[in-house]
Amino acid sequence: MSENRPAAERPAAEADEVSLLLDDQMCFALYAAQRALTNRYRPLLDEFDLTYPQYLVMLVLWEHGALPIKSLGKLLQLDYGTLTPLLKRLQAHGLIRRERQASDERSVQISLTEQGAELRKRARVIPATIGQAAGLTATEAGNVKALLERLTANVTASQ
Amino acid sequence: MSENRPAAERPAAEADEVSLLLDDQMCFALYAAQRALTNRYRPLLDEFDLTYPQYLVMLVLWEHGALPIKSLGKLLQLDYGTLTPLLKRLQAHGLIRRERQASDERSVQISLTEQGAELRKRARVIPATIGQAAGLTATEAGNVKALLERLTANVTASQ
DNA sequence: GGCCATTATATTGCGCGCACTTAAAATTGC
DNA sequence: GCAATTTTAAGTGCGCGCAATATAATGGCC
Repeated sequence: MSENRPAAERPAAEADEVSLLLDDQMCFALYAAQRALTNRYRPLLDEFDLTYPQYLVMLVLWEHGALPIKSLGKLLQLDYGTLTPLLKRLQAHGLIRRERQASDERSVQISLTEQGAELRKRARVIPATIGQAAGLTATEAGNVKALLERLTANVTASQ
Repeated sequence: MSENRPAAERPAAEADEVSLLLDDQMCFALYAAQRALTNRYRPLLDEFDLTYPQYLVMLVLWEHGALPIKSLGKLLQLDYGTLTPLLKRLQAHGLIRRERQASDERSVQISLTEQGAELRKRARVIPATIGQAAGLTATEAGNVKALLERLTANVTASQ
């Protein structure tokens, strides 16, 4: 297959065509990195009985306090199909409360329990541990973050 | 909360502690970008009745030809729990064959059907379309790819 | 040649993530 | 003030991903 040769050797007709090779694809690097990183979080989060998406919800609640599900979804870019059962599990673990708003009976307010708020102190170690494991300089991590955010904005807009 | 102020204003005790703020986390940018990109692939792959992980399997088969499941797993960094049912679905769609190796009855060889091989021609458009939507320069995409691969290697090694 | 560790795959269970549908409350239009 | 529309959430179904377990074939090893 011509794709197994370096670009310089390929026929001109294929020169401007993007490769179908796995190793040429930034998308696969992204896909693999996301799973590898989530796997790295797992042993850390196991100590709190949290999954990575659940940890993200806790981050938002620690930062913003009580929020309706809708707002959680906007911040995390997740829909109700994901959040509704996830939040019920967090509630079952005693970390959050779910309460209908009196002002708008459609809305469900999510707030931290004492126990959920407590967890924050112990969780402070996690970002540093992950930062260590990632092995990127602050500049590199910042660059990746900025480029990924542009990527997300671009592909979301072109839908 | 002190985390809502810029780093310069924070007390010294917190200065070298990594933030728990969602927006400060490269990990969330990675998590969000991966999902956004997969969502961008979806309408393209729907035309081939493929999911993104199934598309990755097809990429590998187009590139390498027939392979045992084990090798597919190594290349894609996926385990049997993911691959076994995924490959059965690809087989049900008539894109691949699954055959026990005579030389080693434990091994299952995965090969492309005529129809699976045919698909490659039509799939050639996909990388270019995604590249357009991503809106990064080739240099930027290359940098992200390289940094993500380092990240993956680092977090995998530190397990 | 039979025992034992290893290897390749399958199965089960669970938690996302997303599409699609349903339902109830709130808002808007007239 | 009531019908039509919009908003917020829940329910269902399906395909990953991964942990844990099971099973069968292989390869030493004595």
